[in-house]
Amino acid sequence: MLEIHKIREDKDRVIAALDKRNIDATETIEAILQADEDRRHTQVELDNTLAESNRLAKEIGELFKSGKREEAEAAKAKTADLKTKSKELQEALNTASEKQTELLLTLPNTPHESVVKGAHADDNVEVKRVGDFPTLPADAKPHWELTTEYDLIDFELGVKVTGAGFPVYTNRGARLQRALINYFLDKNTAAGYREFIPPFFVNEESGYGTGQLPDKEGQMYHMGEDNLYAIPTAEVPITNMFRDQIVSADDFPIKSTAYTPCFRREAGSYGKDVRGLNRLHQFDKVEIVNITSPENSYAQLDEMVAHVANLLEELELPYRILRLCGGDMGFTSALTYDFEVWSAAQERWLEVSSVSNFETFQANRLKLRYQGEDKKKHLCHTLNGSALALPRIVAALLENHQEEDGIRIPKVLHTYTGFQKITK
RNA sequence: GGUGAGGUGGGUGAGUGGCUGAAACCACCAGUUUGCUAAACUGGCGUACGUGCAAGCGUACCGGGGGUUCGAAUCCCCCUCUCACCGCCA
Repeated sequence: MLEIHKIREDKDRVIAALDKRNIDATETIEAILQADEDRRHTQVELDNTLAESNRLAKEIGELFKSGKREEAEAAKAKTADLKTKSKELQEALNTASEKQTELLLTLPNTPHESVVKGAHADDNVEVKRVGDFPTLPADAKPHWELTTEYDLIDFELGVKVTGAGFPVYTNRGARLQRALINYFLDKNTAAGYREFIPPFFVNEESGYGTGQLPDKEGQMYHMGEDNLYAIPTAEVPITNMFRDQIVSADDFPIKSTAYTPCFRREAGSYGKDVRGLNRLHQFDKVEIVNITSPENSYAQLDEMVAHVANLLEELELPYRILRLCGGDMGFTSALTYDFEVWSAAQERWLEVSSVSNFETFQANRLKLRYQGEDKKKHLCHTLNGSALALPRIVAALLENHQEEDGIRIPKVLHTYTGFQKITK
């Protein structure tokens, strides 16, 4: 949620920033400012009325105590009006502030100045490309054939047990998952991230805290009986651990990492995009979350980007980094770098990580603050990224590293997998 | 699923209608004293919104919502969460 004072201070800047997302926010902003003015105006009136009531109540107490019953009774009569008035004003205040919040919730985050205006993925800016496209053997196959051929994943079995998009990893396929998870966690903790295993279901409040609600309501699995949501990413439980907290600036940057399965309904997806491991309802991901001060958040973002890049290089995968355009960025993000690995057999780029700075957008909802050197409370900046999401990494590993006699496992994984090559 | 107890400031915890935004202690911050450290002493120490150039002032908040009352942390109702015991169970 955007901070109201930023809109008050410079609405034109906000409107111009949101224009990068191809959103004309003029009307909404005006409505917000109107509600804000109503709210403040009403509060002044209400506060004055309540102050008067309080004064009278105190007076009546004194009068009773000193035995002046009649005067007390007379004063009592006066309070009736004030009471009705304050009740009305209270309602008006609630209406105005609810309206303001409701409108604020509809606005996405304002993009960072480096973000270009754009409508869709074509407008994203490629900022870096690393590694060469591999030359594959003549009979190279897409990963969904390799997984069957080498007995790594059984998609049909998953369909039987649950449904499409819920694969069963088998044998060395399962071992490879576990190897990647451990490798990622080890790298992240070595880089200073504290490891957590959070709950895989969250309550409604957490959904709002990180902005999945109300924006992505339909994309999460919801357990109506207990009103809990299956997490779409570890970002949700991890970031929400810090909800309603005033953290110490001395602890910055607060770096957390967690492996969790992620659950996404992916309503509306179809076709070749969802084939094999490209898009799943349940998948594994290791997430990194960073909480820091506004002054340092972009330096932290760069560090996170470098960290993720290093992982991909160690896995010997060609990748590129995109700075997302306004229209392709997530609702809550101010600046997002997407990492895509080249899937050689499919001959397409696959997104494997998304590293974002949310600035104060999440912290505002979360009420996540820190005490600055000025002794005042300020909203923190929150950032997160995948380090990394497994399925597409596996897809690219299998496809890019396929050789005549099997699939080569990158060296960094050998101690984790216990095998160096997946052969038939 | 059943029964019972309980949610007060960063922590412990007092507080059954006005003198309580809230005792006391701990923690924390500043200072005094002191070879250093420690101890002791003095003072400070919640959040949000509003208002003001500012000092400050006003209002709200004792799990959440509603009610009674001139006045509610305190009385009443509903909800919720936590804990304990029983049942069931990995």
